[in-house]
Amino acid sequence: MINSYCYAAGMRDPLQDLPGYSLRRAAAAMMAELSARLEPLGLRFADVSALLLVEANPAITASQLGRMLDIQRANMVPLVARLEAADLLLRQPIDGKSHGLRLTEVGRAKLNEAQTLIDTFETELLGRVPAEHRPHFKPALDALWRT
Amino acid sequence: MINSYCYAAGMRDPLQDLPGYSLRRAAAAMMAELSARLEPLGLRFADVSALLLVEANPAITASQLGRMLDIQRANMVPLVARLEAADLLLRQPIDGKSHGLRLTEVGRAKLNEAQTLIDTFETELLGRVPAEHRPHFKPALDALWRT
DNA sequence: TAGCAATAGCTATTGATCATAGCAATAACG
DNA sequence: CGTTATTGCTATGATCAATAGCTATTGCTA
Repeated sequence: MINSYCYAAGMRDPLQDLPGYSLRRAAAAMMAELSARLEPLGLRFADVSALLLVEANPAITASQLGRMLDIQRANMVPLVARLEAADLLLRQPIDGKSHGLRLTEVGRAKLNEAQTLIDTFETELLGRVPAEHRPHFKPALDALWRT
Repeated sequence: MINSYCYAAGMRDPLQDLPGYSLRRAAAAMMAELSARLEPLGLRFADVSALLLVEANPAITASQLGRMLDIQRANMVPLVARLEAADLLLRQPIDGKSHGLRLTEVGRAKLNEAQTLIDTFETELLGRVPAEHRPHFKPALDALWRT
């Protein structure tokens, strides 16, 4: 997973003591692996997050989606456009300025594929955490960003 | 820290159950706050990591640094150049193709500032983790990326 | 020791991600 | 009714990371 060359070469690593650095590297490693697994499906991480939320909240708007995912409205535009272009979701006008998002049949099928992939991924991820730490993993992380 | 608008509005959030998503969001929140705190010093996260490693390993080369930080050689060039331009470190030729990095006096002083800042930051970060989860935080993370 | 592979440092380029500012149309509210 | 907020969007720039390729030098080894 990581290049241990330098650690074996007698290098001193003051970063080892910083929980923040561990957090960053762990997240980066996780994202790299998940991205690699999602690539054959033609999906990115943000895509799957969006599809999951749309499935769970039919007729959600892009703005609401952006707030839940912490993505700026401006950056939601290309995301939704890409998913719409891939025929994974469609936009229905709600009123003069809002559009409700729904999964297409293709989107539902693709999301199913992604979901089984994610399930195994999350299981393996947790499996890598030593058993004594495992129950504390998500609660500790959630305390750092959930209100 | 996070926009709880949607959660209060009766939205369903299937992402809540995914440890990987918690990991990503926690890391992003941490990075955002640390970056904001480092900005007055004119330093970025990668800068401080590099300076810390150079201080701990005088005459380390850019390549070795890159391996420890998991940064490509090509991307080390602008990093080291920026730190050198800011007079925070200097490069001494080791042989015909390698350069050893050392902190300048300015760099040492700047790193001292950064270090106290980081210390308080890391303390506060851990402090936000509930006490019963705290001892498990870093060990769990390290299991995900350290060899 | 001559030759070949590996390494260091670098350039150039690309793509992904994210933040900002601003705009037009619409909705919501006092 | 009129002000304010919201939605969706364009355009733009910064940061970060990945790739390919280049030159010079070092180190290994046959």
